[in-house]
Amino acid sequence: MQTSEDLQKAGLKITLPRLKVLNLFETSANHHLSAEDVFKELLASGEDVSLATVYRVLTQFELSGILIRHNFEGGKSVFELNHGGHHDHIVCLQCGHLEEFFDSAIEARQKKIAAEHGFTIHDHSLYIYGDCTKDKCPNKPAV
Amino acid sequence: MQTSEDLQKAGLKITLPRLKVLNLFETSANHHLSAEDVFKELLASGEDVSLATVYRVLTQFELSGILIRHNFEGGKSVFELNHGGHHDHIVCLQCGHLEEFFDSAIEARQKKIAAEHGFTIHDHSLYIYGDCTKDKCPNKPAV
DNA sequence: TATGATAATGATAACAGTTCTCATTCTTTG
DNA sequence: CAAAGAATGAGAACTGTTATCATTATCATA
Repeated sequence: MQTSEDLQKAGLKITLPRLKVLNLFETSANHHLSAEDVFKELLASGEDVSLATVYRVLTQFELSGILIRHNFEGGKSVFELNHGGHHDHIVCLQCGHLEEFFDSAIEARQKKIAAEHGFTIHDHSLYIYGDCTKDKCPNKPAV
Repeated sequence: MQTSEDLQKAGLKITLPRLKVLNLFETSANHHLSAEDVFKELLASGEDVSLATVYRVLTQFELSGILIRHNFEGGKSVFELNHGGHHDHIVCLQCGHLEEFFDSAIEARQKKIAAEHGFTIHDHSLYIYGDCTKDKCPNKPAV
């Protein structure tokens, strides 16, 4: 967990707020955090960082590839660490429970479709929405 | 195009604003419209409907299945007529050009994945983002 | 290690998209 | 055609996010 190296590689100066945010993503139980989540968790653990800085840092981290931004339904952006391995998400509409998956067949079809339409593929987002089985549905607050 | 029947089936009263919005979606060259698009196009064609009503009507139409709401990147919701046939979207990040596609292989894989994760699939959203080839890239305002 | 150029921060205002409030007006049913 | 209830318009309010700007911190260089 060489957090400060990550920052330097990204051309970002090493500052307390950035380290705090990065550390939060690396240690938090929830891997998917909104700006507000980050802000509140930092407040809760005694750190105090301005909300404006949280937004700035999240955007910078996204641009430098440290984080990935997701636009789930509901308007707000959600971020997660970019571990390099691309994956998509399946979300429970009842409890917000979220699982990740990767399917090479889908990935391949997407490339093919893009080509057929004369597009150079850049990125994609795939979210499956559903209901997870009752026993694994812990009724957590929705994402 | 029995618009008023659509409204009645949805349990909505037949009012001018609703008919105007529905008619706009059925006649507009652009099939994907944001609330602001709808508002502006109505103003431009002399109709005047309140922006609040546009939002209300769009939400009602979504709930009653007349329209489908999309959450593209960029924060704003975009709506299109629900013709029953599900499809996904491929969007040009340069010009906002948008094409629709349907791929049964992808659909099938999604069902399989949902089942593997113990989810009852409800819905999904797949957007492919890329650059369309120059000649078909008309540099329209981004979606 | 002190310095200064430059970048980052905090507080708050501003902004965009959307929803809410409430008094007025329209639909519809009888 | 009247009454009950729903829909509307205008604007306030709200949420998530970005911009502004004065202050403070970082870091390359001396």
